[in-house]
Amino acid sequence: MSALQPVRGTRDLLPDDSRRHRHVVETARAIAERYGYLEIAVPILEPTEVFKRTLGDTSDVVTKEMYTFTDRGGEMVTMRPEATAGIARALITGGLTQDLPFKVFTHGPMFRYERPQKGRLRQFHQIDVELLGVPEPLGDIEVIALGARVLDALGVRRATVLELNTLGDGESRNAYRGALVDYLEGFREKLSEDSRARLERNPLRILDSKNEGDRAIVADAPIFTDYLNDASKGFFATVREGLDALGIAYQVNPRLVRGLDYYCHTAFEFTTTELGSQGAVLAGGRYDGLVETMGGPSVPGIGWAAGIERLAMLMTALGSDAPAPARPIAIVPIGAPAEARALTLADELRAAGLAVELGYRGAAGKRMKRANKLNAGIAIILGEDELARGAATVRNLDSGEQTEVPLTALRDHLGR
RNA sequence: GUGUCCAUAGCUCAGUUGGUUAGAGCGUCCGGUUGUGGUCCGGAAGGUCGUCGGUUCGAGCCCGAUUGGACACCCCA
Repeated sequence: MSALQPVRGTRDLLPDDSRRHRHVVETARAIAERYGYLEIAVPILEPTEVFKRTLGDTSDVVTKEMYTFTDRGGEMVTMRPEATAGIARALITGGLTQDLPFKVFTHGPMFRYERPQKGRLRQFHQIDVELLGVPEPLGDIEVIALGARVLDALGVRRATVLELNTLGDGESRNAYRGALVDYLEGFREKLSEDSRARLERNPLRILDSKNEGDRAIVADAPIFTDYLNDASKGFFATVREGLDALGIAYQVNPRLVRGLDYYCHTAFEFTTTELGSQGAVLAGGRYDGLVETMGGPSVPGIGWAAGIERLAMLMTALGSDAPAPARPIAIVPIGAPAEARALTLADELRAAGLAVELGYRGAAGKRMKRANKLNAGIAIILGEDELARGAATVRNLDSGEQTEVPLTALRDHLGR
């Protein structure tokens, strides 16, 4: 217990946890495929530059949360803290910019060196959807709708609110940033320490500070909407109309900003109050400048990521669970000859697609206990008597009823 | 990185003002039932009290450090 502990902020996914994770992934993948997003996988390890260039030198993720090290060949590599940058890199290295749009679904572990707390781990898992090569707002609508449908399918959408905002295009954003900084500079001494630091690095983040003093100052700050140019306003209006048409409810939250530098236009977040302070369940936005920042051609993109642990927690909080595994059939041989036959019988039934448990040891009573504990629905009792008749006793473990069935008919009998 | 709380059997927890062989329930294993489970009954195994150091005649109980956990800040999925 003391000698070997898991690395801080990491967790074993034992069968019950794995089942829930798999359910989330499979549900998301199935829906994504209906929208034409095919599954891909990209490496967990990427050159550090991939994240540095794209997430921004000032973001917290890059400055203090990455697992970065020099490998044995002297290469600076990083364990991915998020999925988008790696996918953009794959798009460029694979020459896939010739075949747009690029619509993908992926999932897997992400790594961030943070202080663990509820809904936050150092190794956590995400499902992720990206749409590259579509500058039209229809792309934003599709991607958000896809996210909403995944939450619907998992039964958690009712516990979330879709918050929506626009960060405008680069021109709008720069204009607003300038106005905001000018305003906040006047209150520099009254801002919280954290926010004074943000003033230099990422002033937009001050907008959603939780500090009360900051909130009072921010209340009278310039509004983003006033600085949006017509193109940005039109883009946002189209996105909202699309969501309205699909009946996907949202709340415009002008203070919703993104932590990562590459976002523009649409920013959205499905949030919940069920998970303590880590309320973001599925979040994303548009990142038109990302691929170019990485040295590729100008390819617009939009996507989202959702935390699998958070989704699973939310499901649990709402009292729903992933489907239970299939109940196995237990084979209970009695005596050595029967045990030998049971081995081949198990093999035949498994080949026919049935889940079969063949105990490793013990008398009939022991094996029955074991069958019960495994939640078997049926026990096939194979004793010398039955064997002599070329049959087996099939016992329904719920009702206790049992009948003798010829071995040759067993498969069909169980397949009913 | 900051703050608060916490750390005793596989799990959930007791453990009195520091004082002889650290307890319970659940679970596990064995037996009652050598061809039949779920209930029930009997029994057993399993902790030296996260780790290291200190105070003391004596520490699971006090002090320090450290590791880990929980929650919040921060950040974010």
